[in-house]
Amino acid sequence: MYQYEYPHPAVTTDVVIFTIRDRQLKLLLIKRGGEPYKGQWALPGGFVQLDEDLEAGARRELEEETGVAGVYLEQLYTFGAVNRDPRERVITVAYYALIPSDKIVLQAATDAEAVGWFGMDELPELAFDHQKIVDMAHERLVAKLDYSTLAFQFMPAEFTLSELQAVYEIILRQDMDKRNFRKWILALEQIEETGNERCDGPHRPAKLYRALHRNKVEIIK
Amino acid sequence: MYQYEYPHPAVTTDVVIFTIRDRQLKLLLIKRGGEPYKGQWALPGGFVQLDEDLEAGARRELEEETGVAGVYLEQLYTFGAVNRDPRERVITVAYYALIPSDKIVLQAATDAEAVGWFGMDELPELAFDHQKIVDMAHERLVAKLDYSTLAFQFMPAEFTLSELQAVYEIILRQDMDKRNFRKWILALEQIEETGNERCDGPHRPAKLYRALHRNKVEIIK
DNA sequence: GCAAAAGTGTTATCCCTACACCCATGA
DNA sequence: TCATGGGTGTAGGGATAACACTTTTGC
Repeated sequence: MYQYEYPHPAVTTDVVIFTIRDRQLKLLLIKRGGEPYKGQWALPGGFVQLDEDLEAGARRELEEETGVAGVYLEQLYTFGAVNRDPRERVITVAYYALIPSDKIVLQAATDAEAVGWFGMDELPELAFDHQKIVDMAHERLVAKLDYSTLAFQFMPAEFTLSELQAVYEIILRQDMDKRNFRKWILALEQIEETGNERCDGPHRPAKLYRALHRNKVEIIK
Repeated sequence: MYQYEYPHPAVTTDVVIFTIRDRQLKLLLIKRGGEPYKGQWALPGGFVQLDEDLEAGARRELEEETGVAGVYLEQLYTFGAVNRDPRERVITVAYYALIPSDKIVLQAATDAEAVGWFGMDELPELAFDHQKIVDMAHERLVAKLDYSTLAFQFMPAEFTLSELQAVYEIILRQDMDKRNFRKWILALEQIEETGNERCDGPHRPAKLYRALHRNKVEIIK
């Protein structure tokens, strides 16, 4: 038992984990094993340890569910409506994470819960206020494509310009002109040719590129 | 005494309260009356009540210190480093608020603490990690001027274009061309003439304008 | 040789920037 | 009448958007 002179809320971190697969923006959900909302899908998350920074907690959840470390993680917003959890006052600090498509492992569920990737268009009903959190994360993602190199975080170490363009098209839900896209993305001076090529099928091989600053999201004008 | 099965952190809200006075961007600080950091300047803030939404808590702090209600308030970021408070684990949800210049009241200090407005260039040393919070709030403010109508929140109900331009110049710390500014701000279609004029001194009277959507910050492109 | 994706330039349009003088008023 | 801030237009340059054909490969 832990005692305090004044009442304290519980604090959790929840993580919206995005990736791109099958030409769709997908996110990872877990099926709740206990009450409340038992059996419903929800964002991965858990209580903040008192000896653990907020981001460290979010990263721990992320790694437990996906098995990947070192990916992009950013604080989104803190949700603290009085009745968002029926048990007690729970304030959640929400994060979102981007996973490169080649790092997805079909993870054995950690806590005997089911785990699944869902397309943004086929989300099930979510527990708590998690739909609101997902909506805000999606908005942020779309907005940040415009003025940062965030999209690179979905890419593997080497990628083609067509693959990169596809990421933009999938997230923004609109086709782009190939020539203008290439001119624009190269003018940013944020990627360089690796010198390698990739042969995919019955067509000309594509040059491979890498991000100049793999672990940093740059603000672009 | 309040008892929990698991340890809970304390949660506070802190508010960075901006206004513009004397051609300077200023913010409100209070002098701490108790330990820790007794006698040092800090952001207004306090513990979250369990029956009060986060924003409501921030707004309560804001109103207690400034006496103004209904002003712009936005969540900034949540700071939760393990040792940011020497007493116990304290997570703070930081907000920032913008006060129109005509609403500032020289407030009698609520809790026998001193209260003061400080220019961004003459801030004293701040308690806790409050300097970091102020820096982030300032960055957000500068960034949002570019792509939203946030600056209108500093304006009284009626204002001249020169006054509005001054707000941009003060926050962005750069002079702007008068004709280009007027063309740009009018093209946004976010303000309209009130029909009134103001005579200030020995010169032509200035037309007064009002924001079309006083209580909403629009995203502009 | 054919299907399929990779790669590549030019032109028109719009937006942003730079820039200087007259106007209305109070003293 | 003079000092002070209010108010107004145009032209050039840079960025954006539209648009079609050739190249390389696997089968």
